[in-house]
Amino acid sequence: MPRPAPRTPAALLAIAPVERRRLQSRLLRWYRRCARDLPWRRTRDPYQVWVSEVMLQQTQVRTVEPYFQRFLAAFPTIRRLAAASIDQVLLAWQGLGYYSRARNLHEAATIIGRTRPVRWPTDADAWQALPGVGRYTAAAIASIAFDQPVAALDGNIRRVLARLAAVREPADAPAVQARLWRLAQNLLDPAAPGDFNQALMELGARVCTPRAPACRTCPLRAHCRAARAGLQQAIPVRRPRRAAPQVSALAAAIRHDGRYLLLRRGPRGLLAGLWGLPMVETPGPCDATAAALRRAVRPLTGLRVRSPRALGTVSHVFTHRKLTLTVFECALADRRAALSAPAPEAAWLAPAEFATRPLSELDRKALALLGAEARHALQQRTAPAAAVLA
DNA sequence: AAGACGGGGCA
DNA sequence: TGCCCAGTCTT
Repeated sequence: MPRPAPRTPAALLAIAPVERRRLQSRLLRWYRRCARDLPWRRTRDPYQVWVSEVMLQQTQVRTVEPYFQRFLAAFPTIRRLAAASIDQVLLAWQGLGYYSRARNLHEAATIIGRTRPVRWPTDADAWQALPGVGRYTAAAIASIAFDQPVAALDGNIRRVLARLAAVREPADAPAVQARLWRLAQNLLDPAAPGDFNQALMELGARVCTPRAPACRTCPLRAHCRAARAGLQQAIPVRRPRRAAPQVSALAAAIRHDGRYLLLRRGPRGLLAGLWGLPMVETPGPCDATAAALRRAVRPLTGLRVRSPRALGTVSHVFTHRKLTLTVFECALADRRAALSAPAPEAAWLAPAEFATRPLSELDRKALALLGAEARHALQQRTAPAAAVLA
């Protein structure tokens, strides 16, 4: 039985120096003519580039723009960020998702900000040593802010390169990714690494889009194997992913003297570090009952409650689960009972004070069921500065 | 190698 | 609905 010959990891895309220069030149010319005017492209300040790159992780440009502006207004320098409390940072991040990004950004700010004057990392390896900075972000910052000749590979560039080389295997498989990183480095224009990386991303976002790529207007169409073969719609191939399971939970809005108990979630896991109602997962939607709520509250808070009343349910979709949350309002049974929450922090807040804490979208939906006053307070994006943090 | 980790935009 | 987005970290 003849064994299949071991496949040498041939270059993904053989490209002669002459053709590479043509590609670089066409791409950069297109980029300098057509690039969108984005706030973080008006500067090469490492702080702003860094903040933008972290915000842009798995998050679309349109979503990031207003957050970027507000974040820079609240924390104009790395020192101001380092000096801020985690709640101030999370408040500025609230609604953006992937909150570990905010915690890592804050932690890295305290690391870099320790030196005086601030000594910024310059090469990609030094950047990647910081929390929340992976291979992509390190390369993006080092190339954009410090002209380091290092290629970046993100979702956009992965799609562009997979089409350029007509990669027929799943592009998100680790082995294929490794080859795409090499291809990216091979194509990079070392004379303009920041613009080159951004140009590939811009091309992926504007022309080489996931569906219906605009090959007619693509500056790289002459170099694209997928377009030549008519495969641009079929590439990249993705591995199927598991559907998010449906889960149920219940939340307790425990009222006392017109205030409600909010807890800060623990340092790890879903929505870590954010504030919200005491909440617990239930086996099924039918288990979200008043009796179950009474049983659940004690281990959550150390309190005993009475007269639970269902206020309604809210639905929320996470990446990996679809949640149906039933919210109960209830009263404190023993007003002298001591709060012994396993949560690190707890606070009794009037609805008007809800906006003083960083909340997830899930908790904002849940708290909105408490009434018009709560809904009004939650419309404020952030609390008045004076109200934030005692 | 696979999963956890948010939220919004779009066909 | 399902897929995608300027990914990173943990197991």
